[in-house]
Amino acid sequence: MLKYSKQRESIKNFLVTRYDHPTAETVYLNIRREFPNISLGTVYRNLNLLAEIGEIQKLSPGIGPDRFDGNPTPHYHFICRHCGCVMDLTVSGLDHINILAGQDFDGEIEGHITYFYGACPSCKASEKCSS
Amino acid sequence: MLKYSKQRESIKNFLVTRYDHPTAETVYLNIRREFPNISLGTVYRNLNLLAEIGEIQKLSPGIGPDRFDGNPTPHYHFICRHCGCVMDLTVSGLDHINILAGQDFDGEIEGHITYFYGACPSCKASEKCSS
DNA sequence: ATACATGCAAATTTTTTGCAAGCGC
DNA sequence: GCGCTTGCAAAAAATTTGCATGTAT
Repeated sequence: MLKYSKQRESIKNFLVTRYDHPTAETVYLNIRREFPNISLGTVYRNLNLLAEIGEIQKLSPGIGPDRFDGNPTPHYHFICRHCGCVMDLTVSGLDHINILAGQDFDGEIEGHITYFYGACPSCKASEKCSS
Repeated sequence: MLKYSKQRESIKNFLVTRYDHPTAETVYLNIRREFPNISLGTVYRNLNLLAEIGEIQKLSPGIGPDRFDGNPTPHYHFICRHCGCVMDLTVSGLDHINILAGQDFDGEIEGHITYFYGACPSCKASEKCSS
């Protein structure tokens, strides 16, 4: 059975306050302010555990390390190929994506993660300046 | 400028014959049959290069290492949470996904990768047996 | 001849794990 | 007290990089 841990609670609480999808390292650095002795291993263990029980989302954007999202609700993400930032993306009209996918698939689809790639607003802007 | 290399050609050719989205390690092991002295570093360099120029796709399913897809055409993937296998998934009606995403986003969307997660047919079958 | 590509090995980066001690229930 | 959790350190896994040499153009 799952037992309460203040470290895990703190990690969860930290994540829901952040909208930039921090890496495990960033979580570690921040939680350390409250728990100076917490270890990176514990952070990883709890992040993976929270993702498994569905309280957070683990993102693997392919650029840099994995990231974690305190919002477990299905939604979309944008990954900037230039600076590697990860942002939420509101895409209307895609809620039917699961239903569509299940139609001709013999397995069992539990969920999906969509990453959009490109240049984020600020990288797009600085490109213009340099050209 | 890009120069021809028989190693790179072989890697590309190998990838287009495989539909299981092999890892860099698997590519390495197979290319070694033709080029016994090829190094894993060269395989990684060429896989990344081919992905950058758009001849292949790099996939980061979040379970296990990155995988590579010899088919650069946009399409969907299914990742089995049980065995980690990666399969192509035909989902009709999702071609409008880029247009939708671009509508309220100030950056520049170049493409997207969607991963569906769940139990693959064979893992789904063996679950039934053990219960 | 020049510049890109390779092989090799070492280094980095990212993540996981073993274990003794601590803590929630 | 039992069993999950932690901190610490070491290890493992995955990927990148430096450099001398090789090769395409």
